[in-house]
Amino acid sequence: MKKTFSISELANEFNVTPRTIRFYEEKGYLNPTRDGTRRIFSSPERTKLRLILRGKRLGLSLDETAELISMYGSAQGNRQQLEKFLSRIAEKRAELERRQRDLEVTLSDLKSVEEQCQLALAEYNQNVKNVRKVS
Amino acid sequence: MKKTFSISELANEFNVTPRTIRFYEEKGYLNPTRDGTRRIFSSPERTKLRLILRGKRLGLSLDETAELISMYGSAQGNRQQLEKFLSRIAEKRAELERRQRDLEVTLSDLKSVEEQCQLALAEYNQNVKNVRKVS
DNA sequence: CAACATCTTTACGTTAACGTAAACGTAATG
DNA sequence: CATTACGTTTACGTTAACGTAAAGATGTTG
Repeated sequence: MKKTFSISELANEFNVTPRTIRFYEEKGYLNPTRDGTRRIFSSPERTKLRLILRGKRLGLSLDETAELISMYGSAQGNRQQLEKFLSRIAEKRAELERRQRDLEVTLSDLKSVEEQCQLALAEYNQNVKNVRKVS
Repeated sequence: MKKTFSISELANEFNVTPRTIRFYEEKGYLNPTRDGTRRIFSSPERTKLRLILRGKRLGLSLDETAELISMYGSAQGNRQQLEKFLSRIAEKRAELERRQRDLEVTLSDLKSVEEQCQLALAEYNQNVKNVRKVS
C-alpha cells in the first residue's frame, strides 16, 4: 500500500510508456504533483490512470473517458443541475448498454464459429480412430 | 428484400457518409461490383458493412474487425490449420470477454452514481413537500 | 435542353493518441 | 569520478479513419 508512485512505476504496472502518462498530463487528464521537477503520483492519480486505461480498452476516446471519470465524483448541485446531470448519465448508460449488446452478439457469433471448428476437428480425430481400426 | 444497393442507400441506412464506404472499399474491406463506374452492393456486402460498423462501435480497429469477419466464414482446412485457427479464436474471445468485464464494471459504477443523484433529487422533492405542509 | 441529382476519381487536410529523438539535469553506484 | 539509471522538456514524426473540395461523367425531370 504505497502512498506515491513515480512515472515508471505506473508505466510498468499498467504496461504503458512514460510518454503515454506524460501525454495524459499534458492534455489535462492527470495532475501529478512534483518533487522538484519529477512527477509524483498519489493513489487517486493512479486510480485515474487505471480508469483512463479501462476506458481505452472499451474503445472510448480520452475525452469520453474523462467525462465518465468526472461523473464518478459528484452527485451535487441544485435540482436543475441534478436533472441535467441525470440525463447525461442516462445517455452514457444507453451508449454503453448498446456496446454491451453488440459485444454479446459478436461473442455469440464467435462461439458458433468455434463450435463449427471443433466439430471439424472431431471429424479428423474420428478418421484417425477408423484408420486405427482398419490397420 | 432488395437485392442490391447504391452507395447512398447504404450510407443513409447506416448513417455514414459515402466517403466512409468508399474508404472501406479502398482499403479492401468491401468489394462492391460495378454498373459501369457506379458501385453496386449486394446483400452480403451490405452485411459486411453492418459488421464493420458494429466492430467500430465496439472500438475495434478496421483491421481487427476485418479479422473477425474473415473468421465468420470459414471453419475449414487441415487439422493443423484448424488448431491454429481455434487458438486465434480463443485469443479474440478472451479479449472480447475482458471488454465485457470492463463494461460491466463501468456500467455498475455509473449506476451507483445515478442512484446517488436520484437520492439527492428525492431530498429536494421532500423539501418541497415540507414547505407545502408548513405553508 | 437546361438544371438537378447522383455518382465518380484525385488529392490534399485533419484529429487523436501517442512514438521517437535530442539535449539536458541529478543521483546513486561500482 | 565516470557511468548508469531515471527523470525532464521540446519538438517533430506517424498512423488510422475519415473530411473536404475540385472537376467531371451520367441520367432524369420540368
